[in-house]
Amino acid sequence: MPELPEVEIVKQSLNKNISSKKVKKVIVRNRNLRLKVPLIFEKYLQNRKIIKVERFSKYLILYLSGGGFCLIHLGMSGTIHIINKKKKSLYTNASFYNSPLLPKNHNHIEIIFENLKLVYNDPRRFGFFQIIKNKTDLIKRFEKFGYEPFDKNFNSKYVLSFFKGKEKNLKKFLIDQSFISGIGNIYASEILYLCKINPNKKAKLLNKNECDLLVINSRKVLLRAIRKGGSSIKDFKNIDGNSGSFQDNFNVYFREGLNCKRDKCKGKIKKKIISNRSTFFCNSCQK
DNA sequence: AAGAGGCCCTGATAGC
DNA sequence: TGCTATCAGGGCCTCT
Repeated sequence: MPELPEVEIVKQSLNKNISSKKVKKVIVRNRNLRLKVPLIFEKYLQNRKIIKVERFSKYLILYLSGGGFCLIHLGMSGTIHIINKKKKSLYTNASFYNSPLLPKNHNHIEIIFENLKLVYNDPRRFGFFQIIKNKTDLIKRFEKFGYEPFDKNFNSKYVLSFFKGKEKNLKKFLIDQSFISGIGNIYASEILYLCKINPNKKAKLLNKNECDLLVINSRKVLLRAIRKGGSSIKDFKNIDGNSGSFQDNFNVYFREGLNCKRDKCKGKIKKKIISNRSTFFCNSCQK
């Protein structure tokens, strides 16, 4: 599910809800996530304050009082629900579920605060929680990651040198977190459509102009998605109870067999499995 | 070193 | 209706 824009929306929601709040209690109902939830997890969080919530790539970073961090990755199906105890009414935020209520199953972790609690739900259990004890370890955790799209170091010079001699196709690099951080399967297709570049094109064949396009359009697509509140294939809700709507702006994703949206293009949107993931592109204008 | 492919899981949907 | 097969937005691991 969640790529950079969706995780950004979740981050904003969490900051509104839990920053500066103190953790009263933690309940882990199932430790078997993508990574085993460490045994120290509950005790480590208890009585610490959430100073703020940041995001790097598709990771949420909870800054804890005392200098530690809690990383959260939502995997494919992870959702975070905030439940307000005082009002006794459940409401969700940052959820990809189509119900405003908490799902019945797969509520693996609860972080309980004074008047509300955070519930982590994840049917496929590809998400995970990690404790990072200090800033040095945090930096180390992300040292193998590529720049984020908005980083000024992510520019055509970087892209061109990274692609030198690379035989792999472009699509694969866009979802490769060691090249660029935060792009996933949906936005990779959307970005390449805006660039008018075929996802199957070998990376080494890109010229400087095309590298520029890649940089500009990566930023453009992700920024638009954030502004629209993320994409919801299921009914994504943000903190205000609004659904994200970027899926209505998809140019290629989920549009197999439909006409290309470009004015003078007579092409059709094709779906093809590229590097084991479905990839959507126009068979005419993406060269 | 780089690239291809498999695997971790459950649930929704398509096809028979 | 009820079965089975396929696919899903991520990332890590192994093998060649």
